Amino acid sequence: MAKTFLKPGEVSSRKSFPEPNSSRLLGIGENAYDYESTIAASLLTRNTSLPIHNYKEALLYAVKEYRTVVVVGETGSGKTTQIPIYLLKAGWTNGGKAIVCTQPRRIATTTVAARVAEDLDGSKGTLGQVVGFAVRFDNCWDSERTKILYATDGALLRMMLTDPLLLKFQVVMLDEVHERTIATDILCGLLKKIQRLRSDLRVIVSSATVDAEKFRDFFETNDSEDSSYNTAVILSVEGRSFPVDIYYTTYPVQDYIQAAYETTLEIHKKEQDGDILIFVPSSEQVDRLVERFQSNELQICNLRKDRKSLYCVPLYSGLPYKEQLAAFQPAPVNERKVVVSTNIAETSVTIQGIDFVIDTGFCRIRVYSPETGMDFLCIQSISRASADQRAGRAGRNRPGKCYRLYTEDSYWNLLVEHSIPEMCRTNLATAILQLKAIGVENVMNFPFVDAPSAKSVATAFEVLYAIDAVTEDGVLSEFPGMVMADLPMEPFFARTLIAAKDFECIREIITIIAMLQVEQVHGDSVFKYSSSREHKSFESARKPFCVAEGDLLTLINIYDAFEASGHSMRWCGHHGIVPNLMKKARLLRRSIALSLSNVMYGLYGASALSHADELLSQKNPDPSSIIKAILKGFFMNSAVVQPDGSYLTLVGKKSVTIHPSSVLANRLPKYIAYCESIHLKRTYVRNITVIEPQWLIQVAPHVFEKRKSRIEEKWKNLISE
DNA sequence: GAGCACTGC
Repeated sequence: MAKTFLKPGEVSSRKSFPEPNSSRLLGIGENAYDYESTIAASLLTRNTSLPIHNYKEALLYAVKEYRTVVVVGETGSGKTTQIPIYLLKAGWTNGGKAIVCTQPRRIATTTVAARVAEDLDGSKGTLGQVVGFAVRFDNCWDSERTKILYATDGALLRMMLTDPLLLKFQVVMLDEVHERTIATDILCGLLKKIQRLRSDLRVIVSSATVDAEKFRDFFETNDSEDSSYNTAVILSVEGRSFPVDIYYTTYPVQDYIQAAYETTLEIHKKEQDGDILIFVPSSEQVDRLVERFQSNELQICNLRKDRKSLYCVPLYSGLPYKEQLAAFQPAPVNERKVVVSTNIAETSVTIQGIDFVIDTGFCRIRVYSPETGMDFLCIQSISRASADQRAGRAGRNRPGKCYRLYTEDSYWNLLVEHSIPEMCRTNLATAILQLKAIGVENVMNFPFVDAPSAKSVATAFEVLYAIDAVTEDGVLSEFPGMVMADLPMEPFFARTLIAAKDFECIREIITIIAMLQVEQVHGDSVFKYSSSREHKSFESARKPFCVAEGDLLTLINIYDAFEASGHSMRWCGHHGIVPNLMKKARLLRRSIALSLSNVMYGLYGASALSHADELLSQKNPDPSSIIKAILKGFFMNSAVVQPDGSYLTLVGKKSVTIHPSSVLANRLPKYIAYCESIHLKRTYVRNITVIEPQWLIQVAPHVFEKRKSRIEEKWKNLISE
């Protein structure tokens, strides 16, 4: 197959394509801005200025003639909003079918849907009718009326549990495929399989230029030499970003924090107006650099004759929401804003007004080790694709500059072309459970875009077997396996939730899952104090709720106290608790209860609602019942204390340490179980509960009974040491 | 006394 690189507007076609218009017009960015609405221009102006308009005929032709169309182009082309509209107007939804367009993130899914609804009907009020969205626990669409559905990739995957051939849809568009999220990757494989059975289905994948051919070849089914039988084609659309000048260092830098600081001062001294965005790998380094700027503010404004000042704001996901907002506020007149950010600003959010990017060339990523079953967080060099994405952040409004704190030689020879896809660096238990539930019998034969290692697939099966999701032969069990796949949460929590029925503590387990979801972001808790930066305030705010059993029951206490206060804002304020997060937990509890009513009790509509309320009514179970239900999902994460205050996991014999934010950090109970572990300098465990060793044998005899005597012997030795 | 990148169901 020819591997020529196409210019914008070119299609590798068997027939001639309509010529695109040559004009290149400018307008508002395509990516929905997350923190406030920035729809400024009139819709008419915006739409006619989108580059994608020049390719409308070419696109419709390609979709008609080919089963798969790979649309390549930078952000800002308008493809996300316009392609579904073109297809709708061209009649692709006739016959009661719809178009679905996936996004990797919830916020983009809902905001894009709102914009397209407004585009079509002139009013956002129609969202949920012709145009709708589907994200977990929030469905805003109508299976009869909705013609364009925006969904998160994970939500579409979940729909395949009930509609494995996606018969509702005539066209499936996977957007941002180059991000290689695990859900998008799995959808690619599943769609390739569906295409064998449904010749009418059209697939559009939208990707960054660099890997378009990979996806075209992945979907191409023509084995013959005759390209007129090709089933997949690339359509290339230009973006609307501005040129960005790239600068490299002459020599490798020793200290990139120092280099970033100095480069910022140079820019401030010599360059015209425009804000600066600095990418560093970790939140810790963000804080360090911000502090450095803040303590030198006076000297910095003396750098310029006009004494223009410079102020610096941090940005990372763990930062309290209100503090994040400062990064998005436009800079005051005669001040220059410097945003120091982690990877969050690379794709997840867009900051307007950035003209200069400083790229350290590093990021922190999570890597799963199937050998140890542990997650590692390590700092790595970014990929060239990432570096280009970061640079592009400077060219959204006008031409910009990007300063790379590494040499050009490093860029070409040290950085890899693409980052490792999520599929190949995460625990696959959830993904494989889903594939099994959708009906993929032989996971090793699945058409992966990039296949994960056999070892990580094997480990995932072991994990699924341990929590009863699959049999010894790797076959999905009707119960609890299928039920776990149906529940919209990680399989370990699903297992716990199912067990909660037998232990009569559904209400409590739902509360724990909801609270953990809200607390998921590190450093972020329901308390307004950061557990790391304001540790003292954090601890004293949490103290009234703490119990000796550990973090999980402490979370129940916090939630129950919030309920008892009548969801009072004043109560939250008095206890240093963020009301919005508690509100979120409250909504999540109801959503989880509703899912459980649907999935486990087969209830829908009004009866599901009243059943959900019933599940959430007070039962006051024994604390040990709650912990046993937790153990049913997390017994693999049990550990015994060591003389030095660390712990040894009972399965796998790994050394772990209680994370300083845990209520058990200084108490060192003999036996614990934890919900989460992460390896930094040491392996930290979080969300911990105290357990009795005999409970392990009770909840997981298949793992602990056989080894009971041996393990007990070992424990005796460990404790007597 | 030491600390988690970013998503999603």
